[in-house]
Amino acid sequence: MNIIDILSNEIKIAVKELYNSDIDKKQVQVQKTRKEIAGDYTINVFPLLRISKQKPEETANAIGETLLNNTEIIENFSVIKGFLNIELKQEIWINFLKNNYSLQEFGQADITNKTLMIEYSSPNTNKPLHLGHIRNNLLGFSVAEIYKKAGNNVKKVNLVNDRGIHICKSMLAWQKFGNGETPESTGLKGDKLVGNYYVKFDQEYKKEVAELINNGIEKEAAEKTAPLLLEAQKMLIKWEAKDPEVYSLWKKMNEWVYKGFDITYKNLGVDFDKIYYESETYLLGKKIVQEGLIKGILFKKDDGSIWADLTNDGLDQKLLLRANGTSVYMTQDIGTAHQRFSEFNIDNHIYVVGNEQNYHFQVLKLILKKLGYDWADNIYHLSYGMVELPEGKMKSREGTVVDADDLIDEMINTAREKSQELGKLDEYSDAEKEQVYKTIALGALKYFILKVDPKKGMMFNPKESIDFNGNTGPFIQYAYARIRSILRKAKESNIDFSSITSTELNEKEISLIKSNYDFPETVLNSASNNNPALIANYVYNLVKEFNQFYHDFSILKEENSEIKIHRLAIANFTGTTIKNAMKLLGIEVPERM
RNA sequence: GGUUUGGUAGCUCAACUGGAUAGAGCAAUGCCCUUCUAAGGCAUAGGUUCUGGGUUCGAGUCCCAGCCGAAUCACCA
Repeated sequence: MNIIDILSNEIKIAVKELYNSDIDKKQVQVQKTRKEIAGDYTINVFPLLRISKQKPEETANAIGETLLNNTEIIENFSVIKGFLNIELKQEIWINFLKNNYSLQEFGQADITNKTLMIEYSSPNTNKPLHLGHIRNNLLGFSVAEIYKKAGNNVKKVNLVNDRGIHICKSMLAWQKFGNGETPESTGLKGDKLVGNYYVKFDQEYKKEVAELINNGIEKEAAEKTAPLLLEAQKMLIKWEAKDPEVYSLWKKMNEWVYKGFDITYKNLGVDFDKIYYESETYLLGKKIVQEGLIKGILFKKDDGSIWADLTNDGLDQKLLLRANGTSVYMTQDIGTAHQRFSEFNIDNHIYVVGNEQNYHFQVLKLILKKLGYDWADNIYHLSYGMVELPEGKMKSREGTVVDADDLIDEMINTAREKSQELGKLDEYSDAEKEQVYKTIALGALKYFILKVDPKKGMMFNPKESIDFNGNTGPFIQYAYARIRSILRKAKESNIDFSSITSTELNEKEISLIKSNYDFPETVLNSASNNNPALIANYVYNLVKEFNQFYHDFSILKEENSEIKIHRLAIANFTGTTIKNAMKLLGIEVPERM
């Protein structure tokens, strides 16, 4: 039981004792005391005034006195307006330090026996990954880590969009203009090569359209009848019929893309337990739709197409099967959701998908519910805001897309330059140095993305490179490296801090211990809010706290060995917490930097 | 036009889900390396939380109206 729970209980008892009234949890507001004010926890007594029928100050004082008499953990209290500030006995914090400072897994919650599936990434095979995908991947991976830390069993899945007209476009362009180019022959990453042909298609297609318009054809008609487009559509039909030639080309080009993606995924440090391909799932869901029709939940239009009527729920009608019997995106999602819930016995399913698809997921949930699936309530759309550039949205056609690989390379270059300038890694081999540069570069990038509340849109300015100072990944990594340096030196001088006694701690030491204490709760909070930014903010505050402590007090040069040992324990504890918190963001921490 | 969503310092973001004097970083101006790593610390300056109403002990947070931006409303995925 944590301290807030203990205090809440004690307050309930005190109120019962004082005013002979039972109160529920909502009326007990225990929060951490603001920094400028003395105390550890603050009780807001305003909600209790109706019961006490006294002034705020009187109520607060009465409760304070009662708590002080009833419990062993409180040292003192003070009252400011309607706020009762409670100061705990120091031994509470020292005991907490003793019991936890050498725990490697600090922050790990008890096992919940819940399994949840997280779908993220979900790329198209016709375009290389860009900054928007980076946000998706980092969020998905981080949320998965956070849920694990919160005690859940987590399955990470990726649904690759590997079929459709857009894929045929790149295939066709490669066939026509590619001259047999391969990733090997060009030295290009496979996803880049294929992406180039997708762009090539668009260029050639536009030329054709322009020519048709020149020849006096209406714009709309020209766009629909350009030979390249017709050819691509033919190709899709051939693909669906598993035409050997088209199919093997499709396989070959997809392989190139996957090899390219794998490199990017590896650099980003994300992975999956299972990868689904739309080419294998796009027919799912048809049966369910047919059943829904029979049950009268769905309806058929005159042309034979099948629809869900959601107008009573304030939404539109939604097509689920075309007149020719082929399925749409929604059909597939109904099918895959059903497949996953029955196949894996999962309790919850999180979809990490951009907020442009809010409507889609709203409809999906509603249709599943109408079809009678109870688990529809356990679907959660983790909707995140778009990454915008100063000029607005990224547009591939205008060449404003920030490529994932390029961005990572750039970050590594910056980290290398900066690091070489500082020259603190001289003891390392070149390979070790490169490893540190990469750790720092990705730390900066990941932290930059994850510190922002997922549901909000965010701004990225490519002209101003991502910072390495201030509220950044490297700032936190740096604090960790300093802690490691101290601990190495302590080891060299054979200072043993494996057992600590009790001693008087100063304010900064206490407040550092308190900051560490908040970590497990932050993990749970972050999980229930699906928000890695809470972890990022937490670890930033922890590090700021530590840096002040580091600046104000010497650890190894402290003469009183009792105090020195405590400070080492606190440093060790803080280092572990930093490491564990950063791991939840998918960020590594270096021994030196 | 309907729906959803956002608007906080010059810029990028916080604010423990309705609590005390709205906080950080960047940028600006100073100060601190013979002291455990200066990718650090300290200080100054920067605000009518888009506007106007309302709800209550108390509103950046909830409700209503308006202004501005974004997304979406496809037999695309």
